Amino acid sequence: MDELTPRQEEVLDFVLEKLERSGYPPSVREICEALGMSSTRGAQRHLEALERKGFISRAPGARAIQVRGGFREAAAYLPLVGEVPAGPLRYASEEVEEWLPVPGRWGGRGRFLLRVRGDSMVGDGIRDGDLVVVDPRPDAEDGEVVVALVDGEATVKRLRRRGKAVELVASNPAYPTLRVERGDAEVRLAGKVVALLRERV
Amino acid sequence: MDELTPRQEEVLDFVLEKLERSGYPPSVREICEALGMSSTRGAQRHLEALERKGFISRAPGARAIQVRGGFREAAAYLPLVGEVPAGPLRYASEEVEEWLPVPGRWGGRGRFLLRVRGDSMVGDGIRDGDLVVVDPRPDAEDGEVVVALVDGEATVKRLRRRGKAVELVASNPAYPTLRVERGDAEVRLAGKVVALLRERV
DNA sequence: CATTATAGTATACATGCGTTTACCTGTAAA
DNA sequence: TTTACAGGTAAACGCATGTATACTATAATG
Repeated sequence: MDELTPRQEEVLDFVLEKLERSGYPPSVREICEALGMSSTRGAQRHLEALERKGFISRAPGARAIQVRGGFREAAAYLPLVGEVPAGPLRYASEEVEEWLPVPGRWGGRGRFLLRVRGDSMVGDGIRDGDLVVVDPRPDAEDGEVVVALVDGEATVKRLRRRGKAVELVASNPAYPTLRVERGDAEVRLAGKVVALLRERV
Repeated sequence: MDELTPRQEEVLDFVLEKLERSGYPPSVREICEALGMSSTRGAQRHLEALERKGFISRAPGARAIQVRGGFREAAAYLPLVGEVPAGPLRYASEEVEEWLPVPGRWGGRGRFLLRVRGDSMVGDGIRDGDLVVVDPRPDAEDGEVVVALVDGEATVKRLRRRGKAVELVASNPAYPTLRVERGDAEVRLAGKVVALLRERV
C-alpha cells in the first residue's frame, strides 16, 4: 500500500472515527463539513485516492465505504451463559446475558463463555472476573483445563488422570484437589477451556 | 427490551450480517430485497419497531442505522502491531500483521494489540503469548500496568511512583525493577494495558 | 363484536447523496 | 518554462434513498 498524504490521512481518520462513533460511515458531504471544505469534489478526490491506494473500497450507493484495515478476520459471537463456580449453566437462549464478539478462529460449534469467580486458578493465569471460552466435550486429556460439573455445580479446574481415577486440581495450592473414581455419576465434563478474555487488567 | 417477533429478528439479523460483511448498514431497499419484500413500507415498519423496542437507533440520512449494544454488541477491530519485549512498535498501517475483532467496549481511539513474550508478568496473570489491549496515553497512575518504551524497546511492566522517580516493576520476582528519574528522555509510556486475550489456555 | 398489532403491496414525492464537468491555485519535478 | 499532481471552489444532474399516504389481510385481545 502506498503512503498517504497528510490530508488523505485526515479523511481516513474521520471515516474511522465516524464509523466508531456512529456504526456507519459518513457521507461525502459530512466529510466536507468535517474538514472545512465547501465543495464535495475535494472529498471525493480524497476518497478516490484512498481507494486507489487500497485503504478503502467503495460500492455504489450512499455511504458505501468499506475500510480495508489490512486483513480483517470475521468475528464469531459467543454467548455468556453464566459464572463458575456457580451453577447450573443456562443454555436457553432467552436467558443468555450477552453475546460477545471474539476472533473468528475462537468460534466453533457449541462454544460459549463463562465468567470465572474466585482465585482457584491464578497459577494458570486465570483470575477473578476473567471470561473463558469453553469448547463443549464429554472428555479431555491429562493436563487440560476443563469445566466440570460436580453435583450440578460448574467449576474450572485442571484435569489429571491417575490410573482409573481422575483428579480435578486447582492451580492455587490453597484449594483442595477433588479425586473422582471412574464411573462416578456425580461428576461430568462440560468442556475444555480453550481461550480467555480479561476486561480489566 | 421487549421481545422481537420472528420477522423483526430476521431484519435485525440481516442488518448485523450486512454490517459484519460490508462494514456499513443496509439501505431500506436492500432489506426489502433480502427478505423478499416488494414494498419498502414493510421494512420501514420493522425498523420502526426495532427502534421502538430499543434494538437500534436511527438518524436522518441514508443507511443511518445504529445497532445498540447489550444484546449483540458490535465488534471493534484492533490492529496487532507487534510483540513486547521487542521494538520498535509498527504503527504504519501497511505493516500491521492482522486486525482482530474484540468486544465493542474494548475499542477506542488509537487502541492496539501487542503480543507479550516472556514470563515477566505472570504474577499479574499475563503469560507468554497473550495479547494485551493497549490504550495509548502519555502518563499513568501508580499501580497500573503499562507499555513503556525503554531505549526504543517496548516492554510491559507495572508502574510504581516513588516521589519524583517512577519504577517499572515486573510481577515475576526473577526480573529486576527499572528505576527511572523524572525527565529521563530514554523512557516514555506507550500506553496502559486495559484488557487481555489468550488464545491457548 | 370492535380494537390493536403485525405484516404486507402499491404508489408517490422531496431530497440526500454520489457523480460529473469546468476552472483555479500552489508546489515539486523534468 | 513546462508538466504533473495534490487540493480546492462552484454549479449542476440524476438516481438512490428515506418517508408518507392509502389500502388489504391476518391474528390476538378484551
